[in-house]
Amino acid sequence: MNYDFKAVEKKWQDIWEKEKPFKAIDFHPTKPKFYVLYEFYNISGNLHMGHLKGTIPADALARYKRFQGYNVLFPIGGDAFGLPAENAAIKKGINPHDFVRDGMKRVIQQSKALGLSFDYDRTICTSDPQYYHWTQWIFLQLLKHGKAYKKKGYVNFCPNCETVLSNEDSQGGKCDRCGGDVVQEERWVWFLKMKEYSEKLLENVDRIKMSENLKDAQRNWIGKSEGMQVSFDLYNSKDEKLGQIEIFTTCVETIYGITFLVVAPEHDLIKKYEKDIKNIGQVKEYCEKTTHRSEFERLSDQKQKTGVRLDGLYGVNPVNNKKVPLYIADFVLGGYGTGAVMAVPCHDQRDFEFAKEFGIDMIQVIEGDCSACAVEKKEYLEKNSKMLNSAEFTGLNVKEAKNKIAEKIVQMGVGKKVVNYKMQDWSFNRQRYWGEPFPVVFCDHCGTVPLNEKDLPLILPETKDYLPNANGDSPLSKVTEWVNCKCPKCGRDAHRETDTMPNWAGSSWYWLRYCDPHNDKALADFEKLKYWGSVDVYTGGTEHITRHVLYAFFWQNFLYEIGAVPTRDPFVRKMGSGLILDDTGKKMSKSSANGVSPAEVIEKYGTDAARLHVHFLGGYEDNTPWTYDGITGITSFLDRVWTLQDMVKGDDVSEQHKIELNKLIKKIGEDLEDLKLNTCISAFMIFIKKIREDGFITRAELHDFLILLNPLAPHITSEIFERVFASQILDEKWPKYDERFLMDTKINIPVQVNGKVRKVISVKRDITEQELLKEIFTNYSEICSADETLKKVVYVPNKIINLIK
RNA sequence: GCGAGUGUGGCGGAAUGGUAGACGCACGGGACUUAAAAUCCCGAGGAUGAAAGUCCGUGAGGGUUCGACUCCCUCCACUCGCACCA
Repeated sequence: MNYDFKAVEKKWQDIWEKEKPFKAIDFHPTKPKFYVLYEFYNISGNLHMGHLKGTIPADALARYKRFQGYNVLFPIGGDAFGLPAENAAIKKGINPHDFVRDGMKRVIQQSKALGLSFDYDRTICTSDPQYYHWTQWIFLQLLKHGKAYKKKGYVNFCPNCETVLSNEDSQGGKCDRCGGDVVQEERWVWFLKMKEYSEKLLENVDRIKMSENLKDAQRNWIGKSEGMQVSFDLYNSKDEKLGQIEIFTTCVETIYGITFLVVAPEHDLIKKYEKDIKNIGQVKEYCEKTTHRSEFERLSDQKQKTGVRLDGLYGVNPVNNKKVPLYIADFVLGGYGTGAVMAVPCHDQRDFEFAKEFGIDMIQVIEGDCSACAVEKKEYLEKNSKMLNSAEFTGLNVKEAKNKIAEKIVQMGVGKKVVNYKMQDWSFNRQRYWGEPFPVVFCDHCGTVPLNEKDLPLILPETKDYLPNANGDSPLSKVTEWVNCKCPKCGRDAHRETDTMPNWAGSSWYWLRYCDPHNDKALADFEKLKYWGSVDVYTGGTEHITRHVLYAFFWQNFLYEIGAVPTRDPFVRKMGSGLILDDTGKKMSKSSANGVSPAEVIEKYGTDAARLHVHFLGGYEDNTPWTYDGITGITSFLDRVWTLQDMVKGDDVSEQHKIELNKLIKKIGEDLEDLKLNTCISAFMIFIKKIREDGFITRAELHDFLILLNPLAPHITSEIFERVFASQILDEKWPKYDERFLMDTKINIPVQVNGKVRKVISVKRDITEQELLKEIFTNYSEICSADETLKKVVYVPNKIINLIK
């Protein structure tokens, strides 16, 4: 009888729907917990093949862990607030509420069609009021604990999406959503004090189990750098001392080579000493121009340094009292360090280029050839070159001088050691409709007033107008009956914040909500959070590693510190999946024109075949180009699995298959732990080949085989199991292997001469070196005979023997 | 520029110091069939040879080792992340 995948898959999906065998049980009395998480769906389209890359391994792991006796939490939900959903809704001319409701329904239905064993009763959606109630609650806590503040400043702005963006959302100067150029605009921005958490985030990175390249990406983004902050006295042209200017440097050893100072165009010194700057008009014009340049323009003329001298101001180098001129230039970033640098043209390439452009002096203070370009720290530290022109430090090696100069600066009281981070505070508001409203009001008498917790959730009002107004204010500003309200503190007239939270808000805590998704008293019950603990394995793409995952670390740390959650670590292990590429080599996504739909593959070949094929194409972490090529190998494998039920002969594990079965149990268990589904599949194929050679399989062998294969191909295995054993496969336990039966009593040993294989001979297992040599000398004397003298013999028991002649 | 990774047959890919190319696709041959499809069996890195075999072979070159796709050094190519971060 042929395998009718459509009927069988439908049958089991209906059974799972009805009987809910994958429900996670809070506080299970006997089973230990295991929490498997897949990065929830972004509700902006249908599922595509790329989703199978992360979901199927997670599903296989969840099913495997259930067989092992764990109480598994494997939930799913929708990330539905934010630009992706809003833009998709606008494009289709649908109300975002309806778009998200339908989108959720669709992805859940598609998940079920993939046989994903989620606990669907825990499904959440970030744009549901019952959910964003607690996103707003977390914001209130951040505000109360001084971790959220509103400030006017220059921030990333996407003119196309008409909204402020975080640094994380404008990597490379491009808008994460539309790909357009990001410009700097002065705006009122809600910031979350993420920078304060840099060190704690680095600790999260150290603790999490994750591949090193992903950890490096995160560490790089946080960008810790140790250096010194040095204070320069600031004078005007009449030699009146105005104050100090602080600079940050990691190369304090070059301090005697300073010939000018540079501050960022945003630096507050410009406003503060406006009257002392003689060319203030020119300076203001430059500031105006540079802040509105897109990141792209700034980058495109990296070689061509621009800037303006601050006429009438100069700084004094504290180590030698030398007067140095001041410049503003946009190569200095306002948001990093102190927004001011000391410039040493001989030993910093940017300073070198700037000095050339503006005809500024250069003083070489470390050996090397500075005629064509700067001799930078990488080079001089590597060589440990000698110091020049540096007063009492001249002649010392640079490494020694670095420490001594630092000591001197500290002693003089003009500087200190500091640590800087590239990561900035998180800009947290968007001028868009589709997001969580901020639970705050502005009152002329009381200022910024948080809503009372009992008044949450603050519901996002309905509107038909999703576009910002002429001032660039959020569309909510037009919903006047919602904007105007009473101050919760004094009762006078007040108005609401009309910006909304970014799409990353809801995803920054969602794994916690799955522990207790229907709770209306807290984000989740503390005891339940304690029971389910950190996510044991978190699968999903790597594209969110410097955004979502860092935000997750940040919020979890904060919630831990206020006592809302029991642990600092949201995830024990994160496994970044590769991408499915379309036939142009690009990431397959809902937006790619030639994206293949899982529904299409399921229709033609079945769910089990789709699940196996995607993962037979390549490793979990690898990017794999999608192709139908080779899927017949998978379908014929499944057909062979189906025919196993006609080959059953005997009950217990047979002598012929004992080794193969034990090896298979070991291999599948190990590979599932690491989500190496491709090698699992080939192991199954090898096993089937052996069975077919021998022409039979025993009941015990089939029993174990079906359980092993079930995590990957749940439908066909459930059906065969029921037919052959008249019981349910989900009631079974994961088979155990016996170390003694992993190797045959007869084994093949390659015999090498001088490192080259000459012969593979069959001998008994655990043969000693003497016995093996005797065997070779007597039966394989053409390789080596007893009267030859051997320089050396290397024997690795049961593996290989190498004879050195 | 900085950081990380990858490079293996016609193709997707196995092998993390011990028989390189598992497993699969495509390909060739055979069986079954009136025929085709499906299915089943066999073959297959390259060179050479009738064959046994021998030599070469994991981007290039060098090194460590009895033994290297695997470890180390230099270089080349590609991919990813960050990027005027002081």
